[in-house]
Amino acid sequence: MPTAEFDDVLAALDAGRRSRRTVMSTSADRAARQVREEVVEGRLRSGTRLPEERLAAAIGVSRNTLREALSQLVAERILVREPNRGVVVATPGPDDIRDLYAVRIVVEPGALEHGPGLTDARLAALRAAVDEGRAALANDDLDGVASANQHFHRAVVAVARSPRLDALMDLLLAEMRLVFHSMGDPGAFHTPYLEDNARICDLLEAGDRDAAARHLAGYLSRARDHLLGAASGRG
Amino acid sequence: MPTAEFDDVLAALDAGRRSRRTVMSTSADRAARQVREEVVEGRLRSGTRLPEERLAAAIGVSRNTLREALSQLVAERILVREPNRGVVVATPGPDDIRDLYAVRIVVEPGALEHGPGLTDARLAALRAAVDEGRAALANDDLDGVASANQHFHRAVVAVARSPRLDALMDLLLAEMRLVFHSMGDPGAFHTPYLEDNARICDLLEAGDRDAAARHLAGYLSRARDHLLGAASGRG
DNA sequence: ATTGCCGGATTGTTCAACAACTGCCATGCT
DNA sequence: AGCATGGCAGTTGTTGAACAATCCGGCAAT
Repeated sequence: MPTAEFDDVLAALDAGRRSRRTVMSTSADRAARQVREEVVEGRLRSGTRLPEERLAAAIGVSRNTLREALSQLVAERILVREPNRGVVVATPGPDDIRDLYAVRIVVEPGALEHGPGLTDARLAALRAAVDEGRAALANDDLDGVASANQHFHRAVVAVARSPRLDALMDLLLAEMRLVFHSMGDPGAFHTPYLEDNARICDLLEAGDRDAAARHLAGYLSRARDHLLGAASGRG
Repeated sequence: MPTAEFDDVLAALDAGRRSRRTVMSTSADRAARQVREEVVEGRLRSGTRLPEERLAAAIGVSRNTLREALSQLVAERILVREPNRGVVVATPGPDDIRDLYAVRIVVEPGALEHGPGLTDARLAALRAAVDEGRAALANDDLDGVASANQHFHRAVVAVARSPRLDALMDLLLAEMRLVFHSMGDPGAFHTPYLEDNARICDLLEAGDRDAAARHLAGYLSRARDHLLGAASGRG
């Protein structure tokens, strides 16, 4: 009896079952993911209404199931529910931008300064995000720059080694993408901050976490004002 | 034509309509609120399963509607969904405690240090929470002490003047209550920290925000270890 | 131009149903 | 006795249809 092999297979199957369960999850989650994707990718623009019946048919789930998905996205502030009128893609205003940056200015520098997970691997991830952004810029790939920027900030928060903060940051970044889309993001918005990211990397590699955190806080409030100016100009 | 007055009335009515809509909200939200209340008040204890049919009947709402409510609470991490087995009241473990405090250690001192809303009114609210806690302690009202402590930390985050951070803190505090209940909270847990809260108030009133933030961070990590010790002892 | 009203469309909510899955018990086999 | 098999009841995941309440647009009437 090759018990060892057999137990391995058993464990593998169990892992497969578990992951399939959490990956596939319920169809409500899948529907939520699909709609979220459409929104953050900008294919569903701010203010567009999402009629339940048609959307449910399009995704291929029941209206009840879709409602569960929509409720979740409303909780994430990606959609807004107007009672008796349905859900629409949120249109973040100046207050939202201020609030988003208020959270980021508390969370991101805090993670850099006090996070217990500033390992070599995570430093490398930060540096990689910077390189990714530079490479994208060299290719005139503005979407790539924006994407790399998100990777950078996600990596910043990862230093806190907190699943809850990671999840929070994902929500914030999704909302940020909505902000950019809702103001017809040229995508060029992020390029000036690439060098700030690089500087933060330098400071961290030099071991000066306080300075890195301060630089990040300052750069975030600069970016907020930059964004607010652009929003009032266009929005 | 008193247009100015009229417009004021108009705006007031509009605000009323908006608030009534969000206050009454849907019955799914009401159901979620009821279940959440039962959980954070400790009447539904960790690990108890919540069969959809009976619960729906008890609340007086359809099973579909209840499912929307439960999904929301699962997203808040107050309940856990076990696929095909239903939802149960979450039982936070040591990892959850560590994570909760990781978030708090980033958010709360950050709010004290950098929050733009440290007005006299908010300082008074902090001081009031301290007084409330002392009064409760004098009355041997341990629940009152715990409640006052929550008020204090909510007031701390309020300094950031960020609706999103306020909402986040509410979630964290709800989870904290679940932690305390799940380890048979004696309620006495909070009393040693009353004086820390008072000290933080003193420092803030003296204008030393940095020191206040540092003290809060230190006290939070002390509380975390205290709690982890108690949890491994009993849990 | 404002008001009042009606019809179409959509949401909020319920009910009933069914397949898939879980846990458990009893059956049967060794 | 001990163990696997299979069936059985109970729950969940999901669907479809229904209905009142509400909202929007237009149309008529004043």
